[in-house]
Amino acid sequence: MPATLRDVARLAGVSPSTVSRALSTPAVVNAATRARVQAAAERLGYQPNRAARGLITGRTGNIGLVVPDLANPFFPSVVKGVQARARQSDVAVFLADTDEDAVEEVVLVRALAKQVDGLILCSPRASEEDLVAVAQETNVVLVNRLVEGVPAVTFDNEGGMRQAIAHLVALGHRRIAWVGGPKTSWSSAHRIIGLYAAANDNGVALLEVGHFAPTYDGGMAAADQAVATGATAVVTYNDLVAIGLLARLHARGISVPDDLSVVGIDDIAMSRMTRPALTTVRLPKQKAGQIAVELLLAVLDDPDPDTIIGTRGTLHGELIVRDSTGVASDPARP
Amino acid sequence: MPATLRDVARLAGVSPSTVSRALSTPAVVNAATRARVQAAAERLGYQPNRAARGLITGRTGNIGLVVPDLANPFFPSVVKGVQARARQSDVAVFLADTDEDAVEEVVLVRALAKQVDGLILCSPRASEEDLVAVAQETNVVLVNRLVEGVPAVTFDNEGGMRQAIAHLVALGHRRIAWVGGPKTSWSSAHRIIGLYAAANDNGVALLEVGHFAPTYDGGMAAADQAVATGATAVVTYNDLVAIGLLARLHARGISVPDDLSVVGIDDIAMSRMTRPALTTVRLPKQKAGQIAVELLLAVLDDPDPDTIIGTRGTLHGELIVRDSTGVASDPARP
DNA sequence: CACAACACTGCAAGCGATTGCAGACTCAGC
DNA sequence: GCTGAGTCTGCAATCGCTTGCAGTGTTGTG
Repeated sequence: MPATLRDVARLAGVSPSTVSRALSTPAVVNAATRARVQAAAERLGYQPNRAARGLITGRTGNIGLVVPDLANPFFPSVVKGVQARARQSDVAVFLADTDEDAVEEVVLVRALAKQVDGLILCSPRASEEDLVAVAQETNVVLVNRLVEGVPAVTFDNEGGMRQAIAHLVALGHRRIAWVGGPKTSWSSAHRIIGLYAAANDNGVALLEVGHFAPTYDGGMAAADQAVATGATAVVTYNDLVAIGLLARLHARGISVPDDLSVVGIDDIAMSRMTRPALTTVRLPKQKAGQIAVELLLAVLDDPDPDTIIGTRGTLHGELIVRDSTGVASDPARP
Repeated sequence: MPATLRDVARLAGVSPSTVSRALSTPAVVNAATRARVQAAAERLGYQPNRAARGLITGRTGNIGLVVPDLANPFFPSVVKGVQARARQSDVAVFLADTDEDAVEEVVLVRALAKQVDGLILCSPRASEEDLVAVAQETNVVLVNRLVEGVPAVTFDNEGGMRQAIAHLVALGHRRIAWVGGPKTSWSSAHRIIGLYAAANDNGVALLEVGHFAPTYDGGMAAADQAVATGATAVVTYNDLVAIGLLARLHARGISVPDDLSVVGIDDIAMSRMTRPALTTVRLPKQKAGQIAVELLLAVLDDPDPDTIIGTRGTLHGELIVRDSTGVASDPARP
C-alpha cells in the first residue's frame, strides 16, 4: 500500500538505484535528476521501509533505553531527555523497565540488543562484568554509572556533595548523617566518597546510617536511625528517601529544619511540593538523557575504541536551597 | 556475525525453508527433522533476524506507546503495565512523549505508525477526527479516551465520581466544588458528567470552577477560586491538581480537612506522601496498560472491524480514603 | 580531432527470512 | 505390482532497499 522506491522511480522516470542515491546520498546525483526524484517522492509521500533498509545496512535506526524503575521520578526525566534528542535525529527509542532486577536487566538488554543499533543503560544494577560483556557485544552508553572502557555520562557526585556540605557548614552544622542508597548502587558509593572528602576538608563528622531502598519507604525506615546519630543535619541518597524521612520526622514531632536539616539529591518535581520544601542538589536529568543519545550516536558513527574512551560526559549538579535546611540547632538543647 | 537461517540449515543438513518451517510452523515438519533443526538452532544460538522477517511478513513485532507527559506520574504507571505485558508476548515497545502537544502528537503517531504493528495512545490530546483518521491507517488502541469505532480501555469515570460524592455526602457535605482539567480532556468532560449525576441523586450542589492545567501549578491556581465558591469540599481533576491545591490552602492557612475536604483522582504514589495524605479514587493504571496490550494483540490477530467494536475494556476505580476528607465544616462558621 | 578524465545513471546481486508450488517418497488398497 | 493419496522437503521467487561495477555521455586537454 505505501509507496515504494520503485514507485518513486517510475514516477520520476529513473531507476530505483538513482532514487536511493538521490535520497540518501544527494551529492552524488545530478541536481536536475535529484529535484525530479525529490518531487516524486514528495508527491507519493514516500517513506523508506526501515526493515528493508536495515536488512542491508545492518542498522535499524533504533536505540534501546533501559531503566530500573519508571515509578521513580528520576527516570522519566532522563527518558524525556533521551526521547527529545533521539527524535531530532530521527531515531526511535525502545524503552524497557527492569523493575530494579539486576538479572532481568541483563536478559532484557540481551534481547533488546538484537533490535537496536545501540543501548543506553540508565543506572544499571548489573555487575561490572556483565556490563563489560554487554558492551563488547553491542554499542552501549551508560548513564549514572562508570565502567572502565564504556562510554558514559555521569553526574559530578563529589561536586554535588561538596555543595551540600558547604551549605550545611555555613549553617553551623558539624555532625552530618548520611543515609545511603542500595548497596550495589554505583552513585551511592561515589556520593559517599565526595561526602567524606568534603567533610574532612571542613572538619565535619560524617555519620553513616547504612543502606536503604531508594524509595519513600526507605526514607521512612532510615529516619529514626538518622535521628539516633545525634546529627543536626542529614543528607540522603536521593529526594525520594529524603521525602520519606521528612514524613517520619513529622510523625515523630521532629521539626525540620529547626531540629534537623535535610538535604536530598536529584531535585525531582515532588521536592518543591513537600512541607517543608526540600533543599536538594539538582541533577540535570534531561540533559543526561540528551548527552547519552549524542554519545551513542557518536559511537555508532565511529566505533573506534580509542575515540570512545574519550567520550565521557560529566554533568554538574546545582544546590537548590529550599526550606528543609536551616541553622544548626543547639545540640545541647534537646 | 550472528547465525542465520542458512547456517542452521547447513548444520542440520536441510534446506533453509525446512528450518523456517521447523521453527515457526513446527506441526508441518517431520518430528525427527524438527528435532535436528531445533538442536542446530540451539547450538548456534540462532535468533531470527526481525528485519528480514518483517520485510516479508509485514509485521515488526513492535508496538508503539504514546503518552502526553512522562513527568506526570500517572503515565509511567501505564507504561509499566504496557511494558510488562508486552514483554510476555515478546513484543518490544517504542515509547514517545508528546509534551502535551496535540499537533506534535499526530506527527509522532504518523511517524511511529510506520515502524510498528500497532499503537497504544494513552490519553491522547488530538481531536476526534485526527484519531479516527489515524485509526484507519493503523491498528490503534486508546487508553483513557473513547472514540467511536476505535477499541479502547477506559476508566469508569461515573462510578468513580459516584464513590467520591457518596463519601463526601456521608460526611455531611452538600456544596461541592469541581476543579476541571484541560478543556480538551476527554476524561475531564466525562468525570463531570458522573459528578452531576451523583450530585443530582444526592441533592448536592455542584460548583464548577473552570479548567486548569493537570499539574501541581494548576492546582495552586485553582485553589482560591475553589475556596471562593463557599464549598465545603472539592474534587479535582487529578491528584497532582489536588496536591497543588493542598499546598495553596496550607499557605492561606485553610485547614484540610477541617475547613475544606479535598478529593483527588488517580492515586499516584505521591498522594500518600502529602500532608494531609490525599483521599482519592484509585485508577488501575498498570492494569489499563496491560489490557491495552491485550486488546491490541487481539486486533492484530483479527483485524475484523466487527470484532473490534466489541473489544472495549472499562476499568473500575476504588475510593481510597486518607486524611484529606472529614466531616463538613459548619458553613456558617467562617 | 582523438583521447583521457570525469560525472552520472542503470544493472544486478544481494541482505535474511517466508511461502506457493512441485517433486520425492511412503504406504495403503485393490 | 501398480495407482493414488498423503506427507515431507526443496526450489525459487519475493519483500524493499543499497551498492559495487560497468556503461554512457560530456567536457577538457594536447
